[in-house]
Amino acid sequence: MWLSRKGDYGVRALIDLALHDGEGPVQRAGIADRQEIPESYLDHLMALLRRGGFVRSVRGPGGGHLLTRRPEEICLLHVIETLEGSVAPISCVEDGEDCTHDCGLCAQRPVWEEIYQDMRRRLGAVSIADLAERARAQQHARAAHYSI
Amino acid sequence: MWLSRKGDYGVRALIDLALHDGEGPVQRAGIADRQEIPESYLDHLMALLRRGGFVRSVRGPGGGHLLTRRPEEICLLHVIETLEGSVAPISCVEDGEDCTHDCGLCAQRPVWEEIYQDMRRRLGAVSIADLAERARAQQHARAAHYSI
DNA sequence: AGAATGTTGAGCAACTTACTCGACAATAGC
DNA sequence: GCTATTGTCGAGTAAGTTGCTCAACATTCT
Repeated sequence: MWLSRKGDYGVRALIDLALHDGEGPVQRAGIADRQEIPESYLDHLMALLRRGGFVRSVRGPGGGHLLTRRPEEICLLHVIETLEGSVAPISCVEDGEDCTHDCGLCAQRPVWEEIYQDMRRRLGAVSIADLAERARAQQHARAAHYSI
Repeated sequence: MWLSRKGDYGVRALIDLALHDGEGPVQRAGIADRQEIPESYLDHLMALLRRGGFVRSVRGPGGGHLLTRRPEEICLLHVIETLEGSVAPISCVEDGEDCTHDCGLCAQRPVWEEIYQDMRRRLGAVSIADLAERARAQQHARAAHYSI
């Protein structure tokens, strides 16, 4: 279980913003509440996301957070790398770097490299819009369930 | 970088045993030396591998460690799961379990599930024999390099 | 009996995670 | 200009994890 709270919560926050896209700034308390994220912890994640260029913020009355790009343009790979750092299983598979020093890991390297490329491909093929769509469908299913 | 020393070192130890398959018990000091693993730490990893059923040990003069199965029969997925525990990115993708409680992670779950299945497929397709072969080729390449 | 091997529990230092707290900054409205 | 309403951020904390080490012990062969 290596996806940390950081990664999970950060993506949830962006999904929440995507669900409210076009509605003006979304307050941090609202995000925290809906996504079940401790507010003070969320603050630090929002700082990462802001520095990563995914969100921008407005302080003061009527303030909150907004996406800087359309949800379709925000790829999950970049988000996860911003929040978690590299998802490479081992460091020597990053940037297809040619490692010049032999070590005991070399025999395993091709396996981890393929796994890393698979992950990048999968994460790169998903946008925050896709996830927001799924979250929306999930909400509708939940609502339908309660109204029967 | 989520493959820990445990995973890496444990696989190296098995590769070392595969390289010496058929030569009688391999001593812990030899494995530690060749694979650049601290001996006392290796002891704990060998305990995991023994409990996982991959190796058996002989104490006393002439003692050491041996594989319990042919290298071809030892699949990397099982080894890694023994050493690292599950490699699932998130717990709710394990055993294809149907999660009944909605949470903020659900929207992301299909992505992580595919990634997990990719990993299992890749790791399951590789045996310790494959890795030993690669390690052997690496050794030959190294020897050839020095003899020019 | 002694040397040569492996085994294991406990402990340690350093590091990481998942937060919290409180002070501060920016902004709108009156 | 003051107040309320928002966000920001550095420092700190508790708990947990990682990567080991140490020492005592157990087994086995000569």
